[in-house]
Amino acid sequence: MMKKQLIMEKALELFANQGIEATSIQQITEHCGISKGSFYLAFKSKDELILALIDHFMMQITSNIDYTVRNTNDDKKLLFEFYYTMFHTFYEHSDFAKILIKEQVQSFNEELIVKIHYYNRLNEKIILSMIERLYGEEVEPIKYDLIYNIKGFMSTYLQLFLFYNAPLDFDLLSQSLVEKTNLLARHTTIPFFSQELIEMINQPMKEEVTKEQLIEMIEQKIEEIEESIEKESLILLKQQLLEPTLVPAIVKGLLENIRNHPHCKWISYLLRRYYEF
Amino acid sequence: MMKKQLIMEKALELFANQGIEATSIQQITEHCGISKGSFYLAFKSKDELILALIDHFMMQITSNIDYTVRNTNDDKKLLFEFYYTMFHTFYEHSDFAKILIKEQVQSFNEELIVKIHYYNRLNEKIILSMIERLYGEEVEPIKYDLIYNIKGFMSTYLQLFLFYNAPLDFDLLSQSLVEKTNLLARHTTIPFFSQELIEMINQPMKEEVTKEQLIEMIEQKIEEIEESIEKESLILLKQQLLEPTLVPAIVKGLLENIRNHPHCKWISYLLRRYYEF
DNA sequence: TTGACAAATGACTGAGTAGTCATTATTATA
DNA sequence: TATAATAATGACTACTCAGTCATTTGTCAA
Repeated sequence: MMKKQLIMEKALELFANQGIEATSIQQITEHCGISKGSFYLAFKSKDELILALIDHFMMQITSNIDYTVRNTNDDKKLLFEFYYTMFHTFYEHSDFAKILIKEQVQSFNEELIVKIHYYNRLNEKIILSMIERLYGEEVEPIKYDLIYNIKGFMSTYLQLFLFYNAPLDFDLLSQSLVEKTNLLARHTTIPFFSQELIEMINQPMKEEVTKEQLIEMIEQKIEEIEESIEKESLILLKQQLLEPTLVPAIVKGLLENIRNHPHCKWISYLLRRYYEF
Repeated sequence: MMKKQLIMEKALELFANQGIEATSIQQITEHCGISKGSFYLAFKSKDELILALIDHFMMQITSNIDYTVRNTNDDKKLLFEFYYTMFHTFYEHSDFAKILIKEQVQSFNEELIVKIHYYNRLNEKIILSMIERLYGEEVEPIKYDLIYNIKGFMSTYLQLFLFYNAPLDFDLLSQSLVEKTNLLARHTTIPFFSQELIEMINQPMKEEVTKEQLIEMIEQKIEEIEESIEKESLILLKQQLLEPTLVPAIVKGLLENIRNHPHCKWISYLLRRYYEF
């Protein structure tokens, strides 16, 4: 569906510049060169468009960062790669990042809040796994403090380059944050977050996706995209889910094939989690 | 003017719960039990109300924090007192803090952005003076990084207790942040902020207030408040500005008198800066 | 060329908005 | 008590918005 993508693209530009609330459907359709009726053929409502945008970009961003963390073998480089990928990915999707920060705490839509929380939790999980891998048992009492400090660094510096559009040196920034993170991880002795507090904050996580849901999602994607290596890979991965016959190396290779297709990033992320690669 | 205060109070509640954009004048007047016309007798527009709210609370919060920093003599306690006062003050004004965070990056009103930036700059100055006092020359190359890290800690943990309304232990939290801040101040070696970058980000600061402006503001306040120690103190402070006759100790005492009057916090802050106490 | 189906249109509806102003109520003064 | 001055009211205007639907336009097979 070309129309949906066009609308999402053009709407994103307007949302980033004026805010979601301040952008009317009229403006969006004019900016697209289509009629109002056409818009409502593609999306049931303005809310549905917003949710689609959140999903589309958060899937890409989350899976990008997750991929980096899972596939950086050198522990010495891990933190740097994490920060660098994070900043780089958000920079690539600046318009989206802007609306994400702007509307993050805005509460006009319950479903939107739930969705953003969901992705927040996923990102916290990724950060936690990184912390545990890097620092192991020694940071156990302060690991939640660390998560929040890392997220704090992220949002502070993200705001900086999103709203001042200063041409920042991501390499230096990431180096600097690696140093700070290591300092906090190795020398913090006063934890603030208790297990209790964390449980209070985190509502129960949305249930994991099932194999059946994965298959359904893959089928949908197969119909969406044209003939290509990616499509073939998806078909093989679907068969593998229905009846495991391939060795892990092949499965991992297939995942690698679809990893960079913009429509497959999410599937690729879910499958990596499913197979625990 | 009683009416203005009533409207500001009730509007704040609605703004904090629903967001500014989503709250109509109708709702505000109903919540106050007054008519729509009455609202427009007190404020020229919705924007004017918003700006009044920002000023009223930011003046209190900024001057509170500034007072703490200036009047904590024991350097060992300074950072703790800073964090503690900051969290405590924002907690006292939770509703305002919520709308501040929500609308901070929202750009629907140029004047509002300018105002928030102005107070941001003031707070940065306070933090900078604290850093310079505590760590001196040794942190010169990383002092701007420190400012941003401290601000990052503030906003991260502020969001936490504002939006999860968890009953947080401010004492423990402040202790924990003191440790983190000291770690970063004493061991960071890779600065990210260059002088250049800072200059790019900071538009020229609004000019300092003049003596004449101060006198005018004091006169206004004198008319606003009823007979009291505070009023007498204001009258004496005004005379002191017109013709200095009192010794510093007395001036400082007079400032102390008005410090905790909700309407005088800002005057008190400006006078402290003027006399460099 | 025709006819059947699908895609696209934009005038229209109804709800809600900020801000106005002629009228009414209240208070202060003589 | 009578009169002037001030404060408060809410119906009203002019506008914007999300969402609908009868109508038109485009497409493709027979």
